[in-house]
Amino acid sequence: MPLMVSDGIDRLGFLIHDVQRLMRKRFEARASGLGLSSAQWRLLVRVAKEAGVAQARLAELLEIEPISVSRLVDRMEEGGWIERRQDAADRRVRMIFPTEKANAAYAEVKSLAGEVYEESLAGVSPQDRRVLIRTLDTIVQNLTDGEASSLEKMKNAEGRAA
Amino acid sequence: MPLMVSDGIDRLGFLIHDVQRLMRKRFEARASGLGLSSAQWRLLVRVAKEAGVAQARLAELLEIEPISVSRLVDRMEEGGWIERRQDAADRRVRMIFPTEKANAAYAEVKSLAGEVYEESLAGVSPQDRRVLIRTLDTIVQNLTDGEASSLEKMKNAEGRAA
DNA sequence: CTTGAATAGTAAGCACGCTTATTATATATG
DNA sequence: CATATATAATAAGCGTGCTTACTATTCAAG
Repeated sequence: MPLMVSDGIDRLGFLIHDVQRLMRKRFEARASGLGLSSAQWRLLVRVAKEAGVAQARLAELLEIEPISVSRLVDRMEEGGWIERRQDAADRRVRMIFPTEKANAAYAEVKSLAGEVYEESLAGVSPQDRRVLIRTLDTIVQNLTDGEASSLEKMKNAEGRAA
Repeated sequence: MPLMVSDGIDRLGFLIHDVQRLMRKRFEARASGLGLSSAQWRLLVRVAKEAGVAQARLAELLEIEPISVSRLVDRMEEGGWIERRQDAADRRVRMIFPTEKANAAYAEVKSLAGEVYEESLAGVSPQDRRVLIRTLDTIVQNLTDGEASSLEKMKNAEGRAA
């Protein structure tokens, strides 16, 4: 096994890091006219699909900490992309709604993302694209199991018990 | 072609983002005992391979801005990982050298990274691993061409002219 | 030599992630 | 009911990236 030297796996971390950085950079260059960063765009996608979602739920969906959501929402509210509303049933909760401006930008931003994906994958065969997506899904699963997910699992188990 | 809906390519950005975040997180959890972040580890790899490299060159290699290198080097110097030395020939330049502490940590950190890669790729066949690496390389090339690289290319062309 | 452009590094201030701690509100238990 | 625990959101402060603007130094042109 000292022979399997140049399979390139030892560069996986650098490669993923580079790809993520370059894709984010290109997307932000395209979307900068709209005034949306990629973090804001990710949040917007969730809010567009589930208007009125609570911040705590957004933190789960985006897999970032609640405090990160809080400040992201601050800036997006200032930018006029979303608005916070009180939940009458639970006064701890802030429900997040997209504004008209956000709804108008949604379709355009989705097509911008599609452009970036196609530029990224130029020259990659359909088979290799499938392998890429499947393998990335596997990696996410491998790295999610037994980490932050253990809490969720316990909660789910509780909720289903008895 | 309105049929090719669920090839998953529309999730590419989210997937890459998630994989990068999860890998970085896991690596930092492992390496936190050493007091090295992943950004610091990336810089350290370069410095270990090329002791005495200038900050400007590090910025090129890491593909981040010189100012980011400057502050990263600040913290790493405080942490005792590297030291700055004046270049006698060009007093603008700060040459970066790894400390003994850094050299001692290098091998260990490399094996930590290898562990994270193997955990990430559990259950992925050797063929799929090759496709993954090859495709990620292609994406980097696709996104690098005609972007930040144009400056480098012009410089190289000049250097080789006449 | 002097002037002007280019280069190396840094400062200030912002975005977005984090950890840790605090406040307000809900809920469960004695 | 009262008290303890849990949850939603936020505050403060840090790391790492960025842009823009600055200083110090080198190099090229006159």
